[in-house]
Amino acid sequence: MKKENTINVFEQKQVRTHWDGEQEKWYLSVIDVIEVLTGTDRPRKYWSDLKAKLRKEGSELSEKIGQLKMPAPDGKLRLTDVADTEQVFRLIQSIPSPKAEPFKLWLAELASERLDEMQDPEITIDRALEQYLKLGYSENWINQRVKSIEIRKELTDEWKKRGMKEGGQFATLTDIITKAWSDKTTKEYKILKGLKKENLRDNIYPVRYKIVG
DNA sequence: CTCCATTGTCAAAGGTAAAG
DNA sequence: CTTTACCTTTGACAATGGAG
Repeated sequence: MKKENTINVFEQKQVRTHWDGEQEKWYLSVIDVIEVLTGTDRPRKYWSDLKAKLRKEGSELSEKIGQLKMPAPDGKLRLTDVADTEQVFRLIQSIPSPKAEPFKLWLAELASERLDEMQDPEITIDRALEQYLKLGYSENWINQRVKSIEIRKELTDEWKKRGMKEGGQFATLTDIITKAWSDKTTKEYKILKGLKKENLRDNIYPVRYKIVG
């Protein structure tokens, strides 16, 4: 039974998380997520309303959310509504928030943070390039990407300034692109926007930067 | 959305009694 | 008398749902 409670930080706000070693899943305090996303000082009520709304709309999401003991402000363990990363992703879509996208980044980073290679930015970049190759990007394009490492560093530094852990950011971007960016695959997104594949990143990147910065 | 009352849960503290 | 085990109380908070 490997289980542990940890505190992670998104934009200087605490999000209580719980690592379930058996299921290899992260559970996040829904209350904390909502607080971060909406900025409300009454996340409990917001969550309550949202839950009711989801129920009304026939979503099974609210029922699937369980409760775990999380450390409360008084230092005691209390039952708190929690959701795994997948559920949180869906939850985010129900919350209108300018922070939704950066939060997805953060979440994806969290999900892969357990991997040791996250520590070294160079390795993460290498991995990302591998991913690009797998995705069929031309080597030429990848070479251009390598050249734009300064941009990456700039972005990383920006994140760092805002209290995010170094490393993982670029892998996070890869995660988003390869897995679950806006709930669409890269391909679908490309088709959706009518973009050439080579241009995809260049369209995403400035947006990310704008949101974060 | 805010404010408020209610309900249930929790951890710690206090009490009591049986066992060493 | 001291330790251990169990029970009750207490204060705080999470969650809920109604009212404005």
